Amino acid sequence: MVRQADRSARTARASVWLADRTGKGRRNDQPSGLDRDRITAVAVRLLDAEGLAGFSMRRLAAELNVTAMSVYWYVDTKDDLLELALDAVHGELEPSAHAGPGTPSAGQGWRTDLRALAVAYRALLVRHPWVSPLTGSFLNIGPRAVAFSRRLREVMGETGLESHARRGAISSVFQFVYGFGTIEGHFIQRCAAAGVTQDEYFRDALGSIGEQPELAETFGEAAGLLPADGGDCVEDLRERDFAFALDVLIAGIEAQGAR
Amino acid sequence: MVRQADRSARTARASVWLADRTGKGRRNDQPSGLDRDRITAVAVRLLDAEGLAGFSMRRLAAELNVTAMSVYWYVDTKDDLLELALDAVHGELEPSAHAGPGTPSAGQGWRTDLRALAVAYRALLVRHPWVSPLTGSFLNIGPRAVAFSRRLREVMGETGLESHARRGAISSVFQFVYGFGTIEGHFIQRCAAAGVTQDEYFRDALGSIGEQPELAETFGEAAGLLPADGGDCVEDLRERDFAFALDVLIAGIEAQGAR
DNA sequence: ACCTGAACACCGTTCAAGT
DNA sequence: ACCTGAACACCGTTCAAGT
Repeated sequence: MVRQADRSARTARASVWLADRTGKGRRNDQPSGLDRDRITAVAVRLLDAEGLAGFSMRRLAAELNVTAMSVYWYVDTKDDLLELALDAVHGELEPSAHAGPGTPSAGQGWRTDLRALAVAYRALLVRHPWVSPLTGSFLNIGPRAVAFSRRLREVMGETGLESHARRGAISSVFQFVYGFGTIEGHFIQRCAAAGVTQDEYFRDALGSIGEQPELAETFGEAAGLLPADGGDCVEDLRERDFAFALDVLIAGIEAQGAR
Repeated sequence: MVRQADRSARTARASVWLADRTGKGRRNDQPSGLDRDRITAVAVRLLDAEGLAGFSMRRLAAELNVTAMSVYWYVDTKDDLLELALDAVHGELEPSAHAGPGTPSAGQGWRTDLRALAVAYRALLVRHPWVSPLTGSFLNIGPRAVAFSRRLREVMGETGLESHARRGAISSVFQFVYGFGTIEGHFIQRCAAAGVTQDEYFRDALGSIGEQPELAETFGEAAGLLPADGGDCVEDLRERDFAFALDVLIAGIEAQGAR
């Protein structure tokens, strides 16, 4: 008996993408309506709604109106399914996913393109806060993630930097966006869970620790959120921080000899 | 009866640090030798050894030669304990923690100091890979984390940039280091778990996906690890990427008007 | 080929009870 | 004040069995 998701392909396999290349994406003609794509799509919806900690194979099965173990016909482990979900949302980074008609995705010079990619990746991390921990713990070599990194490499090719410098430049920009989007996405999630606005949450947290003076002094600055000059709301400040940081990065890349 | 870890202080409390400020750090005179500090220290050791996924209150209690529920006298929840562990390892960022005698930690200009802080933070993330997901999901306002961010702010003050620009500069550097250290720490962890060197793991992964040409072409570059010019090992390449990215960031900060 | 039910070895946490 | 044991409501996953 050959299981559709065959776990004997490699021992200690590093990723779903390195195994069972046969017949897993077939048409959905099962009585239950089960399917790798459908399972993945529902998993994404559940992850968005409940978060990574709230996601379980049993909850997922219930959502699919199926027994917990049915899912295991299509995926070997929970981790494999998470990898599938992780790559699936990277499809949102494809140019066609968000650009309107007549919006060229390239050809305006690397600065514009790089900004666009950074903005899109940040949005992905904020839309799906569970993406960040999974990116940190899987290899993330699914087809859609790979397509994104190829586009990124193409854009950076326009700087004229040699390959070594290009790798460093890519790293500086995208590790930054990853870090930024991670913290931002989680903060937003926390506020939503507590049922308050970001400003309320922030003010509340600041107020609570006001008794410890040195904490109050540093806390906001540490998270990059302290409204030092009043007026602005948390979102505005964060927007300015992000824009400024991108300016820093682009100026830095120029200083390394980009044309 | 007032529990030592009193959970009634606030509902939906955002952090351990915003509650039970009374008598929790007392001397260890319990028969079992239990203690918040000792619990935290053993938790850190267990997290280092088994990873975040392998850590459980029951495993921890066993390590402490105590029943699972004893720990709950000292901490409210597993999350609270994780916050304590998270802040504890931030103590390794203190100047005294790693600098030898006669090694001034400041006063050589912000470029040198900023590099030192980035290097130390990266090392922390690599030494304790569980720090990254926790930083992403907690507020991280413990005293040691706060002390670190104050030092960072002080160093950036030397650039002469106004406060808004300073915030963006801090963000660009430390979100980058966070992203970089996260991926690096996890990759190292994976290799160790598989019992192979980083180069072996990398070569194996590349070989496995060689059948899918476009994957093989992009994969390494995406993770920032592909040895494009032979010769170098994975560690060397990563070291160069990190150094280059820091150069980019510092040049970018200078371009924004830092003195 | 696909799906189920019972079972195993775990979790975090509550609660009443011991000393 | 501190610690325990039993219990509750969960997990991921295996395995033998159904159709």
